[in-house]
Amino acid sequence: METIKRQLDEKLKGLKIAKIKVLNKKSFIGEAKEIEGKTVCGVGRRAKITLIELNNGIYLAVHLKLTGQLIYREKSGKEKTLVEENSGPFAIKELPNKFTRVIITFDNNGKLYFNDLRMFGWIKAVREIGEIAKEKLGPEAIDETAFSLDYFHQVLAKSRKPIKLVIMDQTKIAGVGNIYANETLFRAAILPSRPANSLSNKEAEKLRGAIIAVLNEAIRQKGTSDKDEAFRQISGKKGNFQKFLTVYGRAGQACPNCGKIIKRIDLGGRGSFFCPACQH
DNA sequence: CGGAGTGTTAGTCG
DNA sequence: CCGACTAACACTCC
Repeated sequence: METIKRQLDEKLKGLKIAKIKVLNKKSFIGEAKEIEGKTVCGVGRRAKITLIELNNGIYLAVHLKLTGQLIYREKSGKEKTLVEENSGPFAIKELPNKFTRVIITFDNNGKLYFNDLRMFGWIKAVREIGEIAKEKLGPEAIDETAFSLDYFHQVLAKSRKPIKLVIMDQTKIAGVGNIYANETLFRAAILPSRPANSLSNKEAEKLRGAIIAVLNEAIRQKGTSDKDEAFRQISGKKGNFQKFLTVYGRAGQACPNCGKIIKRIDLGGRGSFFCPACQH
């Protein structure tokens, strides 16, 4: 999301919204007239929510959930086809496509396409950030000051839940999803099933460092487009971090560190991957 | 064909 | 308050 936020900020800042076209009612919550004619001041992010800030105090808040995409085109999709090899339902071959739910047109004739296969995602027009997430969000994981080691110790001490669920809990730490949770735990050599309050101070410090490092590396690689490749940069191109994944989605394959077989278990209904030899 | 799995999170129930 | 489970939905893979 940070990748998308940065790219949108660069492209949309200063543009005026000419029109919003809602192809799937549930994908847009708000009034078109509140945003049409308004100018984008900038684009921000909170947890996994992108915030397009307008000059009337309204934010267009976007949550992509599992299969959402935000694709920006200055020219029509036909004129500017993506060169990159593309296949599957998330390939950007034409725009709009069958998964396009909302189209926002700007005064430069550029268009922002909100594609969302499963339709879990949404765009909400809100006055305050508090309206978007039901529960309070924790500090941003990549904000090293807010996500302090001291704060992390406090969070861990309060929970006996598997550590993986705790670092993915947006009300405790904002911005860590399933892929990155798996990767950070591997890097910190901690089993995903370990009760949060069983981590030593040393492990907590290592894990915090791994979270910050992995997220920053993923941002440098412009996101992770694994397997079905739902994640796309706003150009429609894939990210690159999937090339550096160590355990996520690799059940049955050799651990890159020791060669033992990567295992998969279910935690909180999410696939959890780990090396039974390297992680303790 | 059936069932599991899919970068998420809110709601319900005990 | 917690933890466990489910739903929202569409599609691919085995």
